[in-house]
Amino acid sequence: MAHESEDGYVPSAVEEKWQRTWEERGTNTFTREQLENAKDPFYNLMMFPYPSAEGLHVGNIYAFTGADVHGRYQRLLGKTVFEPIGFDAFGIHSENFALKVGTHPMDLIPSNVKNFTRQLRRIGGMFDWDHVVDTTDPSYYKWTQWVFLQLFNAGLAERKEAPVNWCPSCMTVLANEQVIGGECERCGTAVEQRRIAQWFFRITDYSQRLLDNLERLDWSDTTKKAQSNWIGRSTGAQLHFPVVDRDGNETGTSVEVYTTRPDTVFGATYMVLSPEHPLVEKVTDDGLRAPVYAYMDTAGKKDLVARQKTDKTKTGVPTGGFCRNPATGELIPIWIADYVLMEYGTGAIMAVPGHDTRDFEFAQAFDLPIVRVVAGSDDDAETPLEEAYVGPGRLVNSGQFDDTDVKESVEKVTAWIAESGWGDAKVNFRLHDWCISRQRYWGPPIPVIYCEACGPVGVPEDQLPVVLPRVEDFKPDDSGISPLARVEEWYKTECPTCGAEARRETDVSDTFLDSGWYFIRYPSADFDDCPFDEAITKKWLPVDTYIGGNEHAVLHLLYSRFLTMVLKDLGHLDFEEPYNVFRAHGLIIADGAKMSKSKGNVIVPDPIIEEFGADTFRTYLMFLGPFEEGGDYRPQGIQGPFGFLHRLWDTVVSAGDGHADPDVERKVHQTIEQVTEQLANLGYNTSIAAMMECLNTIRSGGRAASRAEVEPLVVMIAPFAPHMAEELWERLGHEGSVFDGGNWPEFDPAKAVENTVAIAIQVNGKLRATITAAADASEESVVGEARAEDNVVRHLEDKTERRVIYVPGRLVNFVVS
RNA sequence: GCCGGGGUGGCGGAACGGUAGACGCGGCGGCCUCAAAAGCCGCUGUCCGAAAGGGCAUGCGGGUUCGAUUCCCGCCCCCGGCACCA
Repeated sequence: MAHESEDGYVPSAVEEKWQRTWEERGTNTFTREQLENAKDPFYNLMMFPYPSAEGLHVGNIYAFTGADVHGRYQRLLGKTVFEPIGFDAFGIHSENFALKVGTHPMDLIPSNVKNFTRQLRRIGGMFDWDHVVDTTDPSYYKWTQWVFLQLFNAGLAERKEAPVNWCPSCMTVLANEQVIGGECERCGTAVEQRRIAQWFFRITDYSQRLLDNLERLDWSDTTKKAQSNWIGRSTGAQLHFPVVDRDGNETGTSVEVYTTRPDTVFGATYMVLSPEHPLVEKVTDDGLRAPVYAYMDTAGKKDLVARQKTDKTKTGVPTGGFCRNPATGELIPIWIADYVLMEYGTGAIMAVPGHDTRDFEFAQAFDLPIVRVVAGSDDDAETPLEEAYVGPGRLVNSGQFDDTDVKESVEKVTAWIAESGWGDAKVNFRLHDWCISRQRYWGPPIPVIYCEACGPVGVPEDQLPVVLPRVEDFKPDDSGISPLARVEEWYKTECPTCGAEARRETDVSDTFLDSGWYFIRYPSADFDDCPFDEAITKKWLPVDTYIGGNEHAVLHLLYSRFLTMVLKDLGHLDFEEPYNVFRAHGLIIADGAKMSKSKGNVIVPDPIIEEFGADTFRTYLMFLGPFEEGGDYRPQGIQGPFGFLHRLWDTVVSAGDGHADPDVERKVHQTIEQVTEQLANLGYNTSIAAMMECLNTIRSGGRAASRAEVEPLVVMIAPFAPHMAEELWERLGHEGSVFDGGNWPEFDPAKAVENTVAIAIQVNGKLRATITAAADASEESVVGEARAEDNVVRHLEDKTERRVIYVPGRLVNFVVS
């Protein structure tokens, strides 16, 4: 049931007409020449969707609409706006769904893409359908493989054995991002750890640069913060503690540790190695091998996840070995414990139980000595510690550093350590190298060939793409090996270097590699002889505004920054930051929770669009809350924007000639000022409110409007209700699209000034009256008038006036006592 | 525990340190109608008061200020992310 009013506004007809017209006229699409010669180019990017079988839900539409409004606004300002869209269609998600329904992904994806395309057209997005990118198309992933080869040839891709997340129920490897709180995102089974040889990108080589550049990016603060936390820079020192034998003689080996508190080194009373640490074997006393190996064995079976699940209860065993604390000269025992992670720092720590909560717990559990080396203001050096003390204070029991303030001590102690030659200052990052291998089927094959003689060889560029073969049995199994390894005729090949019999890499790459560079491909999507054209890339990149979900703050956004830096360093690009501006949109909340399939609160947009039209739906979504914060989706709420658009239509189609009324014109110009400013900052809800207010003024008292009054409103509503705006623009007698020619109304400050203003009159800050005064009235006359108000007189009686505060055009405040 | 973001009417939300609650939803009353829907008009934070007017109100407690939703200090609660990172 569609709402059609008698005023002639039939949303479905108007929308159908303009979607057809845009397509026929090529309003939103560009030819290669147009892209090359565009004036004032503006690249408006949004995160391309994964084309699920369910289609886009209201949350997705919300994100795309908000980004589309921004693009349309920029275009109305006169810019040439390129707004591409594509499909991120590879990955475990699609593959799992394909397995579930028993349809091959190669058959499934095209029909999903078709459905997404229909929805995205229906909602009225300003997409350039001539530059669509589909990551599963060999003409795209040919260049994804090319990107891999750039890193491979530059030594930034390396193959090494590493632990991966293994879901024993799904029998597959999972990406870190598919592990939620230690469990498989899909089935909730606890994830195990396995060691498999993987390809890694050396993103850690770029840690400092990725961090430093953040400062000059115009991104949402939350996103920048999340990213810098993820990179996790910390400063401290790396020290080596010599390993000693039974008699206290140095053995020539030492344990390297990283600490952020080198100043507490005098309090290091034992050492802890991660169970995986290479030195464990060496330092373990013969008599203790059995328990040590047993512990390594249990710890090895637990992954990071299971280790966390132990409620942080500390476990560990002594190795029987000892180090000398180079600061105190004392012998301290070496333990192994799984609270020390091989992945961070050196995989070993000096334990300072007095001043580290974890070490304190461990020392208590195993009765290890706890020494105080920092004293707070109320403590003395001998006060026994009941918990780790991490506050401010001065060093104690620390030799020549006694009484040094902790704040200064880090630097001083580090300098002393460096002089003494057993360590130095060191910066550490928590960022790890990016594992891009997936032992799955549905992804681009990693373009590497293994040859007995030549080792891993990159597939030569002229042999790309390495096409993913159609395999009917693509189910993963417990072997930890990709299903492609079952396809002998595919993986058997010749070494490109020596021609000997060789074997293809059978893993595919992470979907984040697909999405790591798609924005570079878009403008060059129609080039098949290169990943991106030099001139067009120079013209259009980097991206002007990127709008998307904050869930990608540390994944996609970090990876694509890294790849852009690499491509720049290799001479392929002349910029190193891909997105000048990034804004994270908020989330749509339904029934008190984020809209998601698992919560069962997903709202399907199609019937709503059917009933109210895309324009009303778009306007409602943008009105329900601040775009960057999201808001509650309430079905009733759509009535407001629905009525507003209908009234706007009525007003415009029945508007007469004639001049604008000065009072109305003032309101219109105030609205232009407000909306222009707010739209630039994605203030969509308040912009719409301002336009509603303006229309209320135009219509007040049932007066007839003139075209001069309503025309600015037609243009300003266009980003939200593009179809209706086009139709009204045409009916107002204009040729062509409202979006062409920079039709944004110009704000005239002279027309917006009020000649009278309401002045609040306060006594001691409390409102006692309101008066109307001429805008140019003098302070004297305003204060005089204020003083004459009955209610003010009453409150001034029997009081002594101390001061009068006068804020021109706003208020008068009498301060009395 | 750490890092973000928030607590404002019945609800979603507005407010350069300056009349708190714009705009909208819902509710109430009215017009139109045989009736309903749609549309239109008015009212709508709360308490006292016939009214004029006054008191109380932006999570809680302090502070700065002529004036605080806004700035500062100390708490409480909610949402999101990270989490044995040495």
